[in-house]
Amino acid sequence: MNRASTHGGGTRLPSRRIADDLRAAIESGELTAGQKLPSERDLAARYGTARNTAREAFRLLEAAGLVDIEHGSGVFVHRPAPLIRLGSDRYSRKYRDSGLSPFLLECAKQGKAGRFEVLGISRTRPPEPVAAALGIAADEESALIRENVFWAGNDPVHRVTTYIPWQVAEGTGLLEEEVPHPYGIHGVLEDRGHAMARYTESVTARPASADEERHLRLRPGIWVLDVWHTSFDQDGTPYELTRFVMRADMTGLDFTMTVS
Amino acid sequence: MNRASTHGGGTRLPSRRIADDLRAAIESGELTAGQKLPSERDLAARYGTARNTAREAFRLLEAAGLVDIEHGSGVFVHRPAPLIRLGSDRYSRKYRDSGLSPFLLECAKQGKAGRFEVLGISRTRPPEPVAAALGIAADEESALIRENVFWAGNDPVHRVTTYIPWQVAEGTGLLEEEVPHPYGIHGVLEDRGHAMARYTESVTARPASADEERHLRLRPGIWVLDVWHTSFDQDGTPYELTRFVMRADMTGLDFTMTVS
DNA sequence: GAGTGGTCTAGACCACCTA
DNA sequence: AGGTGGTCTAGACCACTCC
Repeated sequence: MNRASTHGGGTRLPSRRIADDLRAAIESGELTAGQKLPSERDLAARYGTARNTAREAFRLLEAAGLVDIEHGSGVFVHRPAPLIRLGSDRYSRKYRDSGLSPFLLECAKQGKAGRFEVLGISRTRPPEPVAAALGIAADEESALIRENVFWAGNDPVHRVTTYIPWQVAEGTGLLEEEVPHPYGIHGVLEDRGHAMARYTESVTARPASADEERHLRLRPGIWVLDVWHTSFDQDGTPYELTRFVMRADMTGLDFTMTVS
Repeated sequence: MNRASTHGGGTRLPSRRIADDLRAAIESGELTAGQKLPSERDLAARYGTARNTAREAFRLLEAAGLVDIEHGSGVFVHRPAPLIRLGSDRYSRKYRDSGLSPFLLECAKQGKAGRFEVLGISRTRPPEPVAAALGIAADEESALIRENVFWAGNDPVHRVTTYIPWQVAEGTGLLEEEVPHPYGIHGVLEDRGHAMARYTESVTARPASADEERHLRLRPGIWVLDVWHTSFDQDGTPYELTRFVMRADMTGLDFTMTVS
């Protein structure tokens, strides 16, 4: 751990110098994933600064995703979590025979137990953009809402909210926790006359909300992918909208497109 | 010195309390986008804390994306930037007639001047995953690399790196800054016998690297979308790979998929 | 209990923006 | 010049983890 500055214009701030030295050690491989870094008190003594200055260095590295800070244990070189990868073919019928949803297949690939937690199911008044996308009324209880959390092992990774026009959902049993169909929700909707012919997905990323930090057990500063999925049936009618809020450090999306 | 015990679950930490009060004011609409918040010194006096404690509250809100901190000016309720939206149809031939690329069209929609800055063009040894995806050698200079930054008005928003097998690029003029074709790189590649029939895009999000923070002028803590795009021609051969690193707070992706 | 990070204090001076 | 955030000091005590 050398304090010498290497380039002309280098940073003069002590916190940056500590951070830069550690960053260099990490990027060069001198410190490897999962390895423990010196303590704040160590670094402060070594660089002749106050403890808060060493602490600030760690904060910078954490924001850059280079280290994981663990209260009571220490600071460690960041160990990337394996990504749950969702493919654009995940609604294809070929998955039906496997008996597993694409999410569960991904979990299984990683040796994790996947599960779907049900937060709530009810008839509700849909938010304005949902109503607009589904062509239903925003000022009455025109939708069924199902709220879930998807778990990969011990980590809650996706916060999922599905809206279905009440007119479509009524009488299908979708108000029950147990979906009455071997192929899940989309099986029920298909029996109801809506087969998925096309879907759109709009992807954005943003910091997690306070609510999402709680549900997904995120430390502040972790971002989420916010995916709005809309399904259209054989007639071009939108009949289902699902919002996936997924921790961005544990999720990847894969699309395959045919060019006209 | 006492931040005593836990009552019904409310936060007792002064920094959280300040942050929660401000958060509530923002979420209730009492403070509106762009509006200035009290200064750190103000808040410290008002809550009877040290200035650093008020400062910590601002840090929490900034990490949550609720405020923008501006050195020398103050702290303001976050004003979301309009998103550059990239559609999955952006490689469709229909855009050729407009004379504008989808990126420039998006900029125009927002009244911004879009432009492409060229950082460098050369023959290079491709990184291992790029070589694997394109089926070329990783241990020789088997690829052309073009590095760009896309600007929307005064903001650099995308850091774009394109790799083309040298065997494909050789003699096409793609080593020149000015692409010798009215339809751009893909026009050149098409003349060379590679028409885009299919592409894959793999999307992840992560904190920006130090290099990306510099090129995209990001403050620490902003994440990027990292999109690996691979084009396949009429024979199913991959002939171009482009990596888009885009500031996640200014970029959205839209996909439309047909279900088999 | 020893060691780690988490929060806080009460100052100080610096860097930046606006007027 | 005055106000704002940015960095830093030299302490203190709290909360968590691991031995």
